[in-house]
Amino acid sequence: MALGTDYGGQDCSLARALELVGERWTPLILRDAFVGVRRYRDFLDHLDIPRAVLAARLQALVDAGVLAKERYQDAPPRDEYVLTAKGRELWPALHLLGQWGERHLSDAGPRRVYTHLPCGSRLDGMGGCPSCGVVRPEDVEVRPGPGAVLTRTDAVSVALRQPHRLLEPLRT
Amino acid sequence: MALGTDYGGQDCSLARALELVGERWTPLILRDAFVGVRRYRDFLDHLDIPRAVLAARLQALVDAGVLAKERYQDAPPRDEYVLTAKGRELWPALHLLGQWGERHLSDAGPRRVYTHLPCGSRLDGMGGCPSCGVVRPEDVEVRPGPGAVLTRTDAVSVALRQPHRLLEPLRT
DNA sequence: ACACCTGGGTTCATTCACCGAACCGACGAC
DNA sequence: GTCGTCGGTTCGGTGAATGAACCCAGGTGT
Repeated sequence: MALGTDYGGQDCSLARALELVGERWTPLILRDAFVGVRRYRDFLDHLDIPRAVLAARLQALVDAGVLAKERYQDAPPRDEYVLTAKGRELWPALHLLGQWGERHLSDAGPRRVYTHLPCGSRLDGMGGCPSCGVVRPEDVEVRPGPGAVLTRTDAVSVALRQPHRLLEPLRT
Repeated sequence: MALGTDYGGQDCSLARALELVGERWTPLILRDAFVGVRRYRDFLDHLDIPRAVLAARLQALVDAGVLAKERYQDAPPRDEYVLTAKGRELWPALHLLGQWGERHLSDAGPRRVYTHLPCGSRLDGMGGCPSCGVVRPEDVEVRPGPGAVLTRTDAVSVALRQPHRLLEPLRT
């Protein structure tokens, strides 16, 4: 990443993290991975991202150990991209940024509602679960909220409108 | 973003937030704002960012209500950029991303140590303060940690090595 | 009075990442 | 054999980032 994507002179872990997950499209790829998207074609359909960019980002995330390629069928050979433990730890940061957007940039109410299933609390504040503290993504349920806009009609968007847990593989 | 412009087709608050604070340099500008940087020249010296990009980003953040321009002297007229309430709410998301970087991308220990002053807890986990829950940035102290690299010698970097509270104006 | 410095920008040519359409190869279905 | 699908790679065009130069207002030194 010679020029344009790194922050060479910065002695800062935030800068290091941004070199990995701060590039254009990367946070949305990770958001999709958290809500259950795993396959190249599904990312492509859901994000409207150039194919070359998607391939480059997925490869970079695999190289960094944030995603892992897992074989799910052998004939023909097909892999899917799943979050590693390291990748799953990005959930709080991504979620909080999204919640900031819900509070300040969404005029018609929240687009999605997150519920902490073990206790039933809504996760819409600035920290973790108000009653439990820390939250594991697999314990969180997503469903569309009152501010959701239903313009997209691709199969992935439609399937994601079903309430489901984070990290649960998408079934179309 | 090392980045184009927007994420038009995405019905997602994370995408909306990224259009504002996801562009290249913007998260680092905000990080600097949290640790006390307020002046154009100080951002410039500390970030090694092209002047035109800095001017554009500051203007965009002011337009979005994340920063506000405040007059601090009249002859000659000079303004500084300070975080608004809306901007200060970005602290948890930025901090968590930085902490993820500390855990996974910093081999020599944390570069900076964050302490929640009211209770004395270190803030290095994946959520808020382990004893108090939510954290206000003005209650947080930053100081260099064992992994800090002291290569930068500009006045801003040197001044920031002094332990200080977040949002406290930089004094050089 | 005049030159010079500083803070806060703007202008401009070059470079580089992103874009999107086309192409490619492996495999299965008809 | 032809078609369709999945997971890419290639490639020309475009727009954003870069960095050096320039600009301007308002002190400051002499």
